[in-house]
Amino acid sequence: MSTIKPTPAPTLRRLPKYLEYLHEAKRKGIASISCTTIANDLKLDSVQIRKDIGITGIVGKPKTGYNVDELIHSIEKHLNWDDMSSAILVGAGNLGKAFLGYENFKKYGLNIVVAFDKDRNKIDGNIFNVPILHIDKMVDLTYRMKIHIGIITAPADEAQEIAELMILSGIRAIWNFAPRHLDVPDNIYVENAELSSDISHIKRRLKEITDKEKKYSESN
Amino acid sequence: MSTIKPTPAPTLRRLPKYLEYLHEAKRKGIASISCTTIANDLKLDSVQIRKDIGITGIVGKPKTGYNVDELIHSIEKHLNWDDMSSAILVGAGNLGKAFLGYENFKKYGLNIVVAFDKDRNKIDGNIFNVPILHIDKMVDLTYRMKIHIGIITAPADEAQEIAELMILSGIRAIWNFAPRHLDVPDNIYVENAELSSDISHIKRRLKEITDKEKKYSESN
DNA sequence: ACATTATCGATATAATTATATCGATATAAA
DNA sequence: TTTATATCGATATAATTATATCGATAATGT
Ligand SMILES: NC(=O)c1ccc[n+]([C@@H]2O[C@H](COP(=O)([O-])OP(=O)(O)OC[C@H]3O[C@@H](n4cnc5c(N)ncnc54)[C@H](O)[C@@H]3O)[C@@H](O)[C@H]2O)c1
Ligand SMILES: NC(=O)c1ccc[n+]([C@@H]2O[C@H](COP(=O)([O-])OP(=O)(O)OC[C@H]3O[C@@H](n4cnc5c(N)ncnc54)[C@H](O)[C@@H]3O)[C@@H](O)[C@H]2O)c1
Repeated sequence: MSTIKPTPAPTLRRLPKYLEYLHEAKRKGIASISCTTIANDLKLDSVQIRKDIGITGIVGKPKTGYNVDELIHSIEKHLNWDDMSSAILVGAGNLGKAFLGYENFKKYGLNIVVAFDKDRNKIDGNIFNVPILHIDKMVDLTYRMKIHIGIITAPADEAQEIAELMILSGIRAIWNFAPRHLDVPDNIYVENAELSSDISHIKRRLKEITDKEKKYSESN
Repeated sequence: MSTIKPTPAPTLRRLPKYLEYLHEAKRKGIASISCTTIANDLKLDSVQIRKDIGITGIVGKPKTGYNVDELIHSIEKHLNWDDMSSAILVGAGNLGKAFLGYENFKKYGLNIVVAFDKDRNKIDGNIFNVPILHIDKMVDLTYRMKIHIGIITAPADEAQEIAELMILSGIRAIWNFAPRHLDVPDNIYVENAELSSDISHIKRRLKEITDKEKKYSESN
């Protein structure tokens, strides 16, 4: 009956940031918290935080704010982090291996249960307790395990082919770390992890700072 | 004289995507390209691409589009990728090591010249030709090398302290992979690499798909 | 040479997102 | 008990970002 509320993308990007802060607050023994406080600490706007938080369905109390536990629960539920999803990873190289050992993914409701590679030297071993199997086994095994999330940490030139195999495997959402556009049907969701976008921001901001300083020193 | 044009953040995020596509096109021998073509291939809006591209200063020709080489150059120049920046990395663990071996960073104008760690077993070795030194040497060395970009790939609990040391080192921009908010002065730019935000999107979208299917199968 | 067409740059409109304001209310202080 | 205050949720306004439209122009075909 209920229509699926389309959470704005910017909100979806900010919510994990609040969560991280709230877990930290909880660890410090803080029981309830207001948007004003969060905003001060994270240097954000309190109205925006209130709105973001409101989207998750929780209601706060005037003067007090929100109960930290309830707030954490409300956000995690909204992000679906309370419901663990299995995922496969393809490409157990430098980046892939780092991911296999990253315990935090489980906190975000993501559990990498098996990895695949084409390098025979890497397969049949375990990295951080995650088995590494040959890529040939992916389609059948993933399909039978009903896994819907695939992570690509293989070279860019292999990414499209791997994506297509993933789709055959029943994967519905692909988290792509290879710097290559994936051409997939409309019903497959691709999240591109573009580290290069971060670098754009960093370098541009740094240029602004440098230019400003140059201008300033010239005017002296 | 010229005011620093403030490129919209969404544009800054999209430009690297175009670049990646354009390099691929160039490799295929394509000499000139139109926004319509790019839009079709990347499944984006051509007007948006034209606007993004226009911000970098290039002018195209009606009916033809843009020269691929010139377009690549215009975007890379705008992103400051043609001008290599040195960076330091702190925390040569799983993720940090992967980064040290990642050749693409250089294409984005980012060169990690030295890494620091506090684990004596890791220091004084080289990983992918990048020297690993003890964290105690960071402030002095970084300051003397005039490096302005710092990457944090150390545990979250250490992140704030490392950030403060980085600021002492003359670092102006911090790329933070630790899931922790950094409290820094206004003149320091922090780019938080929130992998958890990507997961939010993936899990939410997957939930939408699943819910829709459930609804559909119930109505049958 | 002239018409046709694809695409450009610019401008106008629409949609989304962020911020400011305001009445209501729970807590704390007078 | 009454008053002051911080914060909430809702609503209104402003800013940013995305999309649609249009005249101008370079290439192509008649
Ligand atoms: N290393 C980084 O820091 C980093 C950062 C951002 C993005 N990336 C991207 O992530 C990807 C992996 O980077 P990396 O540094 O880990 O590279 P890597 O070479 O260390 O690892 C790639 C792995 O993929 C495997 N592989 C290759 N083709 C395959 C196939 N068809 N099927 C299955 N496995 C296959 C290889 O055997 C190897 O183990 C690349 O696309 C890279 O651009 C890497
Ligand atoms: N591994 C991943 O896939 C991944 C993904 C996203 C974010 N992260 C984040 O990146 C950070 C590193 O993750 P990891 O998996 O590589 O952890 P890790 O434990 O493998 O590496 C951390 C490294 O930091 C070093 N270190 C600790 N304290 C230090 C200090 N004060 N100064 C200098 N070095 C110090 C350690 O000696 C270790 O080598 C963590 O904050 C993690 O949450 C990791």
